[in-house]
Amino acid sequence: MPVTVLLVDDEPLVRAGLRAVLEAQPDIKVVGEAADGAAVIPLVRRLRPVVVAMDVRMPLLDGIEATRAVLRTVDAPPKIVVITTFENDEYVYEALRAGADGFLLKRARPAEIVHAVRLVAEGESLLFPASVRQLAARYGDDGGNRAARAVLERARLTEREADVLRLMTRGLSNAEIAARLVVGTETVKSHVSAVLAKLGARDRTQAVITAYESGFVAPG
Amino acid sequence: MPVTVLLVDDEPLVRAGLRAVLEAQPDIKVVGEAADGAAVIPLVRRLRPVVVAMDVRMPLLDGIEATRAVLRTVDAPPKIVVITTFENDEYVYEALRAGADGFLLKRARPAEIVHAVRLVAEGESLLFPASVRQLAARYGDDGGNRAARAVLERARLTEREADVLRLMTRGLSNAEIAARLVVGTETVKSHVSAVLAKLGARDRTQAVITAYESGFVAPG
DNA sequence: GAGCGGCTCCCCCGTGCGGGGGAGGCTCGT
DNA sequence: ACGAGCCTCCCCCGCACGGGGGAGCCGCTC
Repeated sequence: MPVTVLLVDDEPLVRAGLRAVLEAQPDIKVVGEAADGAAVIPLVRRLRPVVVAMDVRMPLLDGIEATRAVLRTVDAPPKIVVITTFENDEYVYEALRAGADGFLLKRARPAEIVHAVRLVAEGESLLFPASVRQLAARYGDDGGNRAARAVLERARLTEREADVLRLMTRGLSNAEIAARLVVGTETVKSHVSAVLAKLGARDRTQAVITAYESGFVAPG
Repeated sequence: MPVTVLLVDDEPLVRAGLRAVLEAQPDIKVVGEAADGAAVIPLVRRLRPVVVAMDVRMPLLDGIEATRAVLRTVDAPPKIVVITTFENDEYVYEALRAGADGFLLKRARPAEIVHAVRLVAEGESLLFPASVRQLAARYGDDGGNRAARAVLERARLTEREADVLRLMTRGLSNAEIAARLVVGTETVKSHVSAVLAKLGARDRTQAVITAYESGFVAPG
């Protein structure tokens, strides 16, 4: 009785790689592929995979939203392993909060990928160790919990804070942002501080980085 | 007489993907894999592949340097296809200048990847069209050449400056960068100033934005 | 060997930034 | 009518940042 897996990634190359790695195992069977999050739900309904291996960054519907959607609309939902290229705490906790069972880096070794799929199939959760280490390093000594809280409060940017962050990502200074929004610089400073706190960023540079890494803004 | 290919990428997953895609062709044979640029030269000497599919970003020796090294030290060198994740990568032109014969995006469809390998094997060059279009759109109307020049002249960052910029894009302060590079903070400040001047950035935040927008670094 | 570019380090100096407080007005929902 | 949340503005304060200089060392080229 094989572990059936649905692959969701917008890059055919990555899908091919996952397929090659997983199909090499006698107890794992790739039963389908999807190129974006929007296609996941009907495929899950039809194929009923045990595990869904899902990329974070995808067109139409990203991995986080797709995870939420699957868990909300499908009964007896599959286990979900979220896969991404870069270690990024925002993704990790967004994904786990959305209900994902595991988190994997694309640079993981094939054996680790296989191991992750088997583990979540058995009902275990899994965090690829490197991610946890990074989180702990970034937020101090008591690791996960505090980091989780910091990140969890992040998603709640107010409209004004989002405006400010958006202008920050365009390289504007506080004074310039103030002029653009027609408010005082002190107001901008308040918003900036709030943004930094919510993003767990130390300064505006880190905030901008998080904005790019989280997809709040996109290059190009 | 099959086209023999050496795969060079630090992610086993991508290697597996390329292998799956290419081995599906009767006339293409993957004869070896390497996980970093440093391992390429001995492998090329031993395996004598017709084509090397090489990632840009790799530990130890990146794809550009590895390309240069292969072309400089191996006689009757293989054709080299450089592969990267993101379009609009300033490395594209570095790669072609280094002597690469083709440029490919990881998100390319399998058929395109196969086509690229066959093409360079026959001595043709290839630029994946989407990249040229994006570059042209950004830098003006007359297409590739001017865009290439713009990119190359835009930021002739020295190696050290590139190191510093890379760490800036990870949110590090000058002191942290200094510690990481094992130099004084004054040195870092010098490099940072040089980077800001070359990028036309007012502060580190703008530099990081430029780094993202130009593809110097890419979000996950 | 003179020159040049890159890496390293040093000085001074102004200021934008971010933390820590607080406070008033506004629109909500209950 | 009341509190909650948001937006707005204010204070003080320390510090990292970035500009403008300069300087010595190395390896390269001419």
